[in-house]
Amino acid sequence: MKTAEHLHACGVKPSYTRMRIYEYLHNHHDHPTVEHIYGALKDSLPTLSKTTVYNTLKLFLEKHLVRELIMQNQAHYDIVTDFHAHFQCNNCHTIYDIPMQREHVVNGNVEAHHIEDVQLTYRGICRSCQQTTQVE
Amino acid sequence: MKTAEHLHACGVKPSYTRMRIYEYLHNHHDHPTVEHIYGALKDSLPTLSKTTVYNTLKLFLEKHLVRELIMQNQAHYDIVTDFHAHFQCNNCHTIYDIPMQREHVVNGNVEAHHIEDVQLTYRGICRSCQQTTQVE
DNA sequence: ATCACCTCTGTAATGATTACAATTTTATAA
DNA sequence: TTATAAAATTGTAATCATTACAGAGGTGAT
Repeated sequence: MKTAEHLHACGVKPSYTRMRIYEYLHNHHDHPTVEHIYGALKDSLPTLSKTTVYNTLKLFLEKHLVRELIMQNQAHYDIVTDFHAHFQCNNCHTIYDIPMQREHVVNGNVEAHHIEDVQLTYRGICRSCQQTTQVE
Repeated sequence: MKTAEHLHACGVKPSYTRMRIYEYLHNHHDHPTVEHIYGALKDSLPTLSKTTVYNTLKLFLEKHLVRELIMQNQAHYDIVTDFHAHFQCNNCHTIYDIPMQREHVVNGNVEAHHIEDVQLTYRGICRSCQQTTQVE
């Protein structure tokens, strides 16, 4: 589906800026931060303001177009796809997607409450860093 | 076990300040923040500095005496007990402990990496707020 | 007593995020 | 088209949790 149509279908007016931000997220699944997105787009959108990136992501979040993932005091964003967990390496800070079914982590113990979001994150040393780096 | 002995056993020299902070955590399992701990102790420890609370919690964290739980850009602390998940209400911001076995959320998909910490958090509207509050 | 080391303190800096008011753009109506 | 209202975008300033840092205070060993 075209970006404009998809935004429209989710209740977001598809301005040029919003489409560019959405498309950046669509093409980059490495959990970018506001800084990443702003840095990547500011050359081709010279008037872009960081506040606009914040505002747009907040809007996308409300409309459930993106998912927010807060790791070490910084928000990372990902377009909404299947539920999955995340592993972040304490050494290289890469965030890996980890397959996980939502049903698997939502059980009777929590269903007394109304769940709007589930976040499962692991931290540690990733496979790659274990093999190539000495971490003391 | 006495606080002093326990800190010592974990490699932390049991100064008076450290014991008081540890005991506060031991007696308050409502996931306090630095602000909470500082606010609660400053009357009986008039020279206490907020930096000391930060430093002490960082030390406790390294020695695995406490667990850090970052929710909406603020760190919350809990003395280490059994593994469990957390639910935070978007309305009243209370954090509930949710029973959950660690083995249940650590499976083959993530074990390629070396895991140091696992965090499973739910957000939504808690049972109490659903019954007593209209949330639009 | 001296010295080194650890603990604690207070202020200043950092850095992500939000508030806000102004400006620009877009949509709507006359 | 022009006027006007509404929405989107912008830049600056404020906020707030956390960290850096340098100095003060305490403790223990020799």
